[in-house]
Amino acid sequence: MKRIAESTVRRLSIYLSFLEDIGARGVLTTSSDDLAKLGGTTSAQVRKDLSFFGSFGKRGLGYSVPELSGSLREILGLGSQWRVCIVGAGKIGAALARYAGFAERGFLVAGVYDSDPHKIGKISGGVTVQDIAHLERHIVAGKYQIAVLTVPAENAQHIVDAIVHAGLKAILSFAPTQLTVPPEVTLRTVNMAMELEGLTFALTNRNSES
Amino acid sequence: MKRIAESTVRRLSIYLSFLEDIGARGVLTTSSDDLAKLGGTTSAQVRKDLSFFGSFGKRGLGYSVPELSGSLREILGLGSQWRVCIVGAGKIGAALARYAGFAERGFLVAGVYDSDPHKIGKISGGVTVQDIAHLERHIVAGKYQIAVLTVPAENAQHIVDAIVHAGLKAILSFAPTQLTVPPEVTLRTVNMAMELEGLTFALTNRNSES
DNA sequence: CCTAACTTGTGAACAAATTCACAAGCTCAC
DNA sequence: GTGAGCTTGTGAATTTGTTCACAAGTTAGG
Repeated sequence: MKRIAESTVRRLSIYLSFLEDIGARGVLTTSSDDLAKLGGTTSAQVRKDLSFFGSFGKRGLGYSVPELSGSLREILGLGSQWRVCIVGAGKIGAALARYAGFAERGFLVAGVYDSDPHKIGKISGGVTVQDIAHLERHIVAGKYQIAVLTVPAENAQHIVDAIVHAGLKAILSFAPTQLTVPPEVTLRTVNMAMELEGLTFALTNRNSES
Repeated sequence: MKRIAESTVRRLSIYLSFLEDIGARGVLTTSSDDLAKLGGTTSAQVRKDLSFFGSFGKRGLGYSVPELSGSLREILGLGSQWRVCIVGAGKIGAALARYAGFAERGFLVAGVYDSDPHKIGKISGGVTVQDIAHLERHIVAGKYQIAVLTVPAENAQHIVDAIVHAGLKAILSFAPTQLTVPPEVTLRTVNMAMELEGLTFALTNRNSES
């Protein structure tokens, strides 16, 4: 199997959320054109994206909504439940810990960690905040598959190193800094400053359209 | 001026944050190679990115950190202060309202809105939550340049339409749904489900490396 | 002033992603 | 069973983005 582009995976997520949406409304069949319109892409793109993983539709008919949903969930690895730890019990960490969207998608927030003695022992999102000193041990014990990082920029790389050293392979970071991980670890970074700068760039340079 | 790729703009943000970092440490000069190592890219990429906007370095010497910082800030539109409204005073909205990173980068959270009567009038991140019914009027009055959306998926498109109708041109959405805007409006979406699915995809398909 | 050691800026080569365009398969109506 | 009307799946063409490679500019030392 050849390497799949990140942009393709993002689109698969979009298709899936659309499918679950219309599936819940009782729609049984859809087409690449329907899927495209939603995602702001083209029907050819949809078909190409799916073709990397197999053949899911019926020519002349389209796709079965439940079948394609199931296939996409499998492709995206949503078949099993994933245990997530949240590292950093600040405002964003707390918001994430009780974010309902996690559970809906099969992600279980099984632990929250912080280094601040004032926060340790308190409850955040239904989970007791634990001392970050225990995190590495818990990861080694197989307690988590995914870490969500909501710590200040200064500590982020240091914590990432510890997490990676303990053997975790997937990290989602909200820390406003560039992090490095070895190639076998997958890191996604959500950087608010960067997103906003994308907007201000567009606002500032909008004049130069074709 | 030709169209600039989104990936280029993202990298410019990364370069800028690195420059401000080392600038604060008193470093006066840097090279495309230094900038590349941090961003996980190549020196050629850095030079190409910058070349879209002009010529900022000295051959044989590299780049002046303060000068390049300034140029990048200007390119990214960070010269002026931007007024931001946060729409949706839930957990994430509240976390964002008091997020220090905004102010540091020249973004002023000048208003928070919600439709829930229980939240209207309360203080969130130092700002009083206002009735969303007033939002459109405030936008028309020029009170904001950027909207940050932290509302449930169900209401998101409806609110976006209102915001766009009122004339706002830049929206950052945290709503877990796909939104559509006319081409003259810039929309960035941060979708946690999508980020996590990117991770589970990688975890599930990691075996197939070259 | 001249050479050695650097580093930028950029056309050209290359790679990756997207779009095109059409054959092939399916369904329905007659 | 045949033709009309759809829609998929996929090589080929095109567009977009990245990397290469090197000429040109800069500094420092003798």
